[in-house]
Amino acid sequence: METRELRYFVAVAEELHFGRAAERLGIAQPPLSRAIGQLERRLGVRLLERSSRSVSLTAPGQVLLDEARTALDAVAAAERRTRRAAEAVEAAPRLVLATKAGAANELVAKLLDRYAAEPGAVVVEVLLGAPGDQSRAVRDGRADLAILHAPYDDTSGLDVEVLVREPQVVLLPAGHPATGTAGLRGADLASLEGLPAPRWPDDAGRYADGPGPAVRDTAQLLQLIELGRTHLTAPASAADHAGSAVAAVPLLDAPEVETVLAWPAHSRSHDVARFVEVATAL
Amino acid sequence: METRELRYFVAVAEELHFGRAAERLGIAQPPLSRAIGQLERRLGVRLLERSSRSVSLTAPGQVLLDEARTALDAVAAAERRTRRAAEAVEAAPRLVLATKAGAANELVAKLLDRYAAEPGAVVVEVLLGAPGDQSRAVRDGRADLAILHAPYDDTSGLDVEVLVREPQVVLLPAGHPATGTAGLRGADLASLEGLPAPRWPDDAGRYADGPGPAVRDTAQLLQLIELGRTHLTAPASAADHAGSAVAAVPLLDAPEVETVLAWPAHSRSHDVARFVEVATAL
DNA sequence: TAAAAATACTCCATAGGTATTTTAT
DNA sequence: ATAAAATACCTATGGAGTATTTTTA
Repeated sequence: METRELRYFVAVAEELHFGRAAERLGIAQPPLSRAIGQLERRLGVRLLERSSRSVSLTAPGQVLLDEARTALDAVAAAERRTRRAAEAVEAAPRLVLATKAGAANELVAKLLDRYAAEPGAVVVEVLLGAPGDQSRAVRDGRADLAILHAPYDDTSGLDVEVLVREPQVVLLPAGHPATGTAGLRGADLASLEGLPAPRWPDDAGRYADGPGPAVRDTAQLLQLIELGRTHLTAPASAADHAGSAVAAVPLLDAPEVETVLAWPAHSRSHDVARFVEVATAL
Repeated sequence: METRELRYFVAVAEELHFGRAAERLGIAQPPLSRAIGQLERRLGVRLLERSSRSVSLTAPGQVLLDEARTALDAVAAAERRTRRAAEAVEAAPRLVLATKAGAANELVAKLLDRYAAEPGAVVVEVLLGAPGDQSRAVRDGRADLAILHAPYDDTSGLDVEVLVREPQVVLLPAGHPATGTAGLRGADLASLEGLPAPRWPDDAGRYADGPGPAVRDTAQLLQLIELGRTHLTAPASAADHAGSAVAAVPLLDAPEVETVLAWPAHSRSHDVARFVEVATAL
């Protein structure tokens, strides 16, 4: 299988529409239909069930969608890391750390400071991405390291080092009735009066339908909490950055959140190893 | 980058010779030269240093070799797992467990028995491969699970469950002078009189030069030990299967060997999960 | 009947082959 | 002097485009 075929298949499997997928790929619809048909014929497997009104994935198609995404990430990583290695020959080598705004800020700042103080430390570039994109960034080679939060982010296939473990709290507008209680349970969240959960964009930047407000970053979200429009489940330390208009209530039955440093499993970079070493000593 | 380009590059990087690489790929030399040149031009990176007498990898070329191998494994896995998923729709689903002959035999036998006794257990096919190939088999989709030995096998990027942990011993012909000692150290091994370490084949099935005997499997190796031709470092339990003509001496400064069950990090297979569950309960 | 996938056909980009030249040891 | 990679040139496979037909909700 060629990566072109995988890219085409992923586009169709995600759009579930040959026309839209072709547009996204920048080609016409007929060659896309042919390419998918050819892929199915060569594999000897029906990947998509199509009628003139709808396209849907078969079970093997779902498997290929998962596998193709990781394979394409691996190919993208190969290309990026090769380019980076070439730059490193001329320019000074550097590290890219993927994290999200507002997450474990002090911790990351301290980590960067400590690392910078090490002899032989290289420049660390911070890649601020949308929540959930950090894991992907490490997998497809955009970043060398990432700050992730288990169990929310997918750490499978990556090497990780746990930095901190903390209980979760629910952030609510100060004065909300639930503020008085000793703690909430997961089941209570759906019924918080007038505070539907926020909606985050998916990979394509689109929002699913629902009652909660659409948010794009943490600052926006905190403001919406202050305004009494939504609530947020977050690590306890997140409450430190919120103003006095936001109250934190312990979430009793939620697992603890682990803030972890993650990097590609097969990394042979000395700079990554040094950075992890510093993080471990924190 | 297309997988064809990656396959071509890996062939040249491994052979370090355009002619031989082309032969291995089943194409002529000139198109291969052009393909690599084109890849270098598109990446804007010099991957190989060539003269008319030798070809060698640049630093970025070494990076791409590593990355391309994992990417190609991921693509191969995508293809195999899709085909398997299609078969599973018609035929009964099955699991493939990769292990090596003679390694943790009783343990694996017990595990297979216990699993088979579970309600809903599927057929488990055992894939016996050359030592070191088990890890690869899980990565490229030939196997769903593998029995690996840390720190010898590469478990990075896989999910693992430790089955047993045991100290290492050195297997020697009974009656060898070192048999009398309380234990050996790693440094002693090189100087075991008349017992050079065995040589295993590499990925391509070729043997490196050296004094020790060339071996292909464990049975062969045990016989060579009995004959007083070589020695072997192995987990303590390996001594159980050797005859009385083989003696075991503790290896004092070696780390313990972990026999682990490994599977692809992102596995969503219910059957794999069930098998791991049984293994955990052992 | 209408939206969408499949087919028919045409074209051209490029992978691959053979013959030859260049290069470095 | 020679082994080996690069270049020149040719062929043909197959990927992509436009126009059209088929399908089914």
